[in-house]
Amino acid sequence: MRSVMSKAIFWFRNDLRIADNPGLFQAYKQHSEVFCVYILDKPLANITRTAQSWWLHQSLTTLKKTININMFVGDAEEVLLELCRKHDITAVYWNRCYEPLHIARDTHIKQQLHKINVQAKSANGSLLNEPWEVLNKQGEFFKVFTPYWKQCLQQIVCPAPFIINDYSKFAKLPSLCLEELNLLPTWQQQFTNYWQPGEAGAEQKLQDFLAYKLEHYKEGRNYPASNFTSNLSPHLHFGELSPWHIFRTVREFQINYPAQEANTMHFLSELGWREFSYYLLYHFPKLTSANFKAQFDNFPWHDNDEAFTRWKRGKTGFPIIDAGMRELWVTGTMHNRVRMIVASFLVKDLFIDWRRGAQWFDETLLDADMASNYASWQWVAGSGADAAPYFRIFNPILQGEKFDSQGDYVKKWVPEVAHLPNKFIHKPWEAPTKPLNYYEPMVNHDIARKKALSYYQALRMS
DNA sequence: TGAAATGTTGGGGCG
DNA sequence: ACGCCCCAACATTTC
Repeated sequence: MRSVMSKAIFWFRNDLRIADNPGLFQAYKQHSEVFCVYILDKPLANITRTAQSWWLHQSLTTLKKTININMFVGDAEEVLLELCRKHDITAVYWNRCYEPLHIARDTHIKQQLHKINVQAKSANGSLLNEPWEVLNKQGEFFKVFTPYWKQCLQQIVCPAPFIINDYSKFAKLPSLCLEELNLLPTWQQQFTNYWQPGEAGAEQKLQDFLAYKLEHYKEGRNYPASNFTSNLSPHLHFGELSPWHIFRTVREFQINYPAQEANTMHFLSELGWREFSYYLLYHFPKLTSANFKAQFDNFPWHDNDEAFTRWKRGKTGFPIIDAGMRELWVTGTMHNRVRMIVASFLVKDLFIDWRRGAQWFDETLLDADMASNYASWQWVAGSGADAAPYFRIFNPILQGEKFDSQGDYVKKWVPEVAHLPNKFIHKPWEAPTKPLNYYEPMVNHDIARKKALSYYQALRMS
């Protein structure tokens, strides 16, 4: 099928980059003409009306400036089959997705393409290790992170970067313009103040991280008012840079600065948690709906819409919680430490089902990633693989005092408490004069904690 | 990647 | 000088 004059399709999905893109590179190497397509796949298009639809629009806009991308809306299978028939395509290339519905769709499309004598070639463009290639000595999948990641580090084979420097093969087709995908931002226009979607923005973030942040990473990453996290996650989600590129770059940094080993290894292990999440989703496809630990099936979740709304809107009366939820709404992200605190609060102070929290994050996070999001919620809830034990309950006041001792983070997002002395900034209800325009704490944390522990005790008995 | 409850130790005030 | 108490500081256990 390697004819000199053959035409191929490269199907862009969550790999919106040119550099180090194995599927795109193979199509480019083996064919004389390549049609890049992006399909807003109607049966799976759960991205519209979320924060990510804004990012997708921006990212595609940027990518289109470099190479021709042909836009389509519809059923991916129908779109691809029709294009193949119309334009005498010999092969379709893509990089693999790992969400259960995507796997099913792609497998099916592969079969349909074969039926009309079109090759379908998938590559790994998103993960350092394929989920099915990392198994323990019993031949089962790992359920604990540390041995999993140790094994990964041993078996990672880092390919040389795939480089394309001639874009003339990427041809145009009759197709929609980007605006016709209707990827309109649904609420905030402020994302643009915080983010630069696209490959260049991603590379910039990576370089900034190496230059200014990595040397403080292990400790600094815990403090939401400081700026020592990479903020690469939305770029990674959309595949604007490859995990190998990060891996190679960070490894090289480590060779140049051996004293930075603790920081570099810690950062790489965060990449490892991303891998582990995909891995868990692959081996436990019900991750988004079912407790990994089945005993949580009997947890008496509270179906409290009013409490849920207060949490979503940042009106709980706990400054660190409200700061996080407001940061999320405005910027499309939330500092990782604060994500753990707000998630713990939803599950263990309000007793609201972790699935509802995860769904809200799906809608509002620019980096929302089915695997990482749901694996992390189950981790916090205690129902997940290698999860935090349920009795590890975050105290929102103490966490605030520990990790935002000067209240800098809280003041930025909760101006109602900004005038209070530090002593009261994480518990304004104890201040001699309470702020007038702020909320009463919606629960008593000490009581909620005891209740959580009793629920948990009951689970263990049942 | 927790925090409360409980246990232990040792210095200092004081009769 | 001694025993007693208090309690801060740290360690361990428990959820």
